Amino acid sequence: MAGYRARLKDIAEATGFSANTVSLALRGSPRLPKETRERILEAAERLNYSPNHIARSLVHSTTRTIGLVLTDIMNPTLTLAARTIERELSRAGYAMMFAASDSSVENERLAIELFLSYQVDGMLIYPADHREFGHIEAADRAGTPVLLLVELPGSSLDTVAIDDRIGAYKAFRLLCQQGHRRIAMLDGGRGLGNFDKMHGAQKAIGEAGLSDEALIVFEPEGHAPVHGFAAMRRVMASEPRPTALFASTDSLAVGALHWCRENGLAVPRDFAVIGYDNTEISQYGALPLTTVNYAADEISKIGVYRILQRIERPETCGAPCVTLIEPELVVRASSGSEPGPAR
Amino acid sequence: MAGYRARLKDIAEATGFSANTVSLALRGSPRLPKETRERILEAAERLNYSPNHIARSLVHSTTRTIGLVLTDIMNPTLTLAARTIERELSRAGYAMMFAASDSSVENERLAIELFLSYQVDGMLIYPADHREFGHIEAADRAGTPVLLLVELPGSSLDTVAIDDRIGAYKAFRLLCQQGHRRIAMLDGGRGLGNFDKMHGAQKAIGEAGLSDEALIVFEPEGHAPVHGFAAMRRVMASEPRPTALFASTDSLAVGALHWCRENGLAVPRDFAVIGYDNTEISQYGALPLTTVNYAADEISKIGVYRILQRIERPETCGAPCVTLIEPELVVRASSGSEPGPAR
DNA sequence: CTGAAAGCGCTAACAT
DNA sequence: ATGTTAGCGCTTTCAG
Repeated sequence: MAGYRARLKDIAEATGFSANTVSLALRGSPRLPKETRERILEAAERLNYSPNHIARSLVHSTTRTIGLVLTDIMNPTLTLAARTIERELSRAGYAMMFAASDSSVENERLAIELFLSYQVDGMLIYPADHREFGHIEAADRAGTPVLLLVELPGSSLDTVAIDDRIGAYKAFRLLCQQGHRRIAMLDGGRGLGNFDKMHGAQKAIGEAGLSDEALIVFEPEGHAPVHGFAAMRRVMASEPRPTALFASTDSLAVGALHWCRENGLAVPRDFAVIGYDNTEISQYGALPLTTVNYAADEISKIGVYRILQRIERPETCGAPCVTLIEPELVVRASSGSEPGPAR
Repeated sequence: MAGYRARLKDIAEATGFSANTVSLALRGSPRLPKETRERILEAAERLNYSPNHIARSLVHSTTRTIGLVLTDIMNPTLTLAARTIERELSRAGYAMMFAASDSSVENERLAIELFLSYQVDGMLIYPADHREFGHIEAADRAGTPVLLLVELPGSSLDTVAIDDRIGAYKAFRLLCQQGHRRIAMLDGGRGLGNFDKMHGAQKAIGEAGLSDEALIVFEPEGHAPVHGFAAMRRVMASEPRPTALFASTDSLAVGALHWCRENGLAVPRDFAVIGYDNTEISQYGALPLTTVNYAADEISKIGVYRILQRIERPETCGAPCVTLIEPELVVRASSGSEPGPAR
């Protein structure tokens, strides 16, 4: 019993039909008489038959499998994205393979190669780096549809993403309206960093008639709360001292809030904090956090829909296109809620 | 260029060798002269060759793929488990397929069937239900090794899990030592519920010389903070009123803490709260949460090691065995830290 | 050192 | 209504 898997041939021998007939019967072909089909189904059941999808894939050269490459599933928004993507794919009859790049381009490259050799029908990618993406474009060009879940300026790939520029803009606009004149930004820097958020911040600052010095950027050493906590010391040591903070993730913001509490800094009276992502932690921390809603489920759904469209009905798809979802600001206690001048 | 994938045959034609020789060369066979190999590798590179793992799988009847079935990846401990499992598998040269059951046995059954038809070499499963697992055992018996990440009493399957009985025992022991005489337990009940935690609680209560009425169990309607919040109303309405709460997940505990804050209940002075899992939220909430450390990364590593062992060297594996990791209690502010009588 | 042939389990085209 | 044949891309004998 153990270890042996029934094949079509086994059912064929058990019933006296040919493997072909068995195949047709199992797929419910209408041109077989009811009785034949029933005898075959019964034998399949008895032999505990399970179709070999690998063999089928080889014939069809299509696997009904999609690869998902994330930077890090521990990031709560990516967790939600992974959940939604898996759910939508499964609903559509696709399996999902999963790999994490940990924001390393090299790992990303390996993951993509792995998926290609496994013949996935398409890939959804949260890119590891904002500048190096030739290998992603190459995969798409070679015939495996790729959809990005973060905008990559300069790439020619289909994209469904949150408009981070507008998200950061909304956060900074509120802070500026409240009279803040010196605002710190915590962002996981360099090429990995998200220039969109920076640009949104600059736009709001410009509109408020402030100079560039109103914005001061700090680079945390990671994206966990502990890194937000650590960065706050540097933030508060800078001159002139900022009166507000925009953190590029809720986790960083929560760490910053923690620092404020431990150091007797009253939020939002003495210091305002805005996060990004609207993850669960933003509601249940010591102080409800004002944050930008990252609609991970929405981009996931649209993204899955889009890539399946491209796989199953490529003729209906035109040139690659970029869809940006505008995020909403969720105002809670960690920032003032009044747009009027707070100081 | 687009859409065409080079095969061995293409390289063969390009170089004048046979497909067989090409195959040997690409796999670095030593019996080929250096020059032949180099010419073939160069052609492979030029044609942008990527091996077809599906075809190879069909020959080897092994896919180097492992299936992971989780109940819900949004559960932070399962997120960590998924991350660690993926990392360990990838290190060992395996790909991972992922599916979520949402604690539905029917979905679990479908996920397992999916994985079997995709010919995974093994499966790691967080079971959906504590009583219905015949379909899991069947898969294992039919030759696809299965490893459980939660103990299923009565099953005959390899298991690596946290000893929840001891975890709950440690939490209740602390509460009893602090003088609590009426303790509420929040657990996602019925068959899905975890009897181990209940038994651990009962053991501690017995050892403290208390009667069974010292423990009162409530069933939240989900496992998000909002459900913990909602359940607290019922907890505080019960007579006699409990002075402490053990929540079966940190999320529930955080929701309960939130309720305490909104209702002016001082924690831990008037009411003690202990969570379970030691997730990030337990450190960064309003009040640092006493909790039981769920070593998801540890069981994941051991689990991956074990199942690969069974796949690659079955002869070294004996009968199925159950490995239970003893969890530690992490004492923080939400409970008193003194073992002495607090009331 | 290299090639030819068979076959993994399945499906599709073509018989009968 | 059912069977036969060929072939998906690769690896594995077995010959030369």
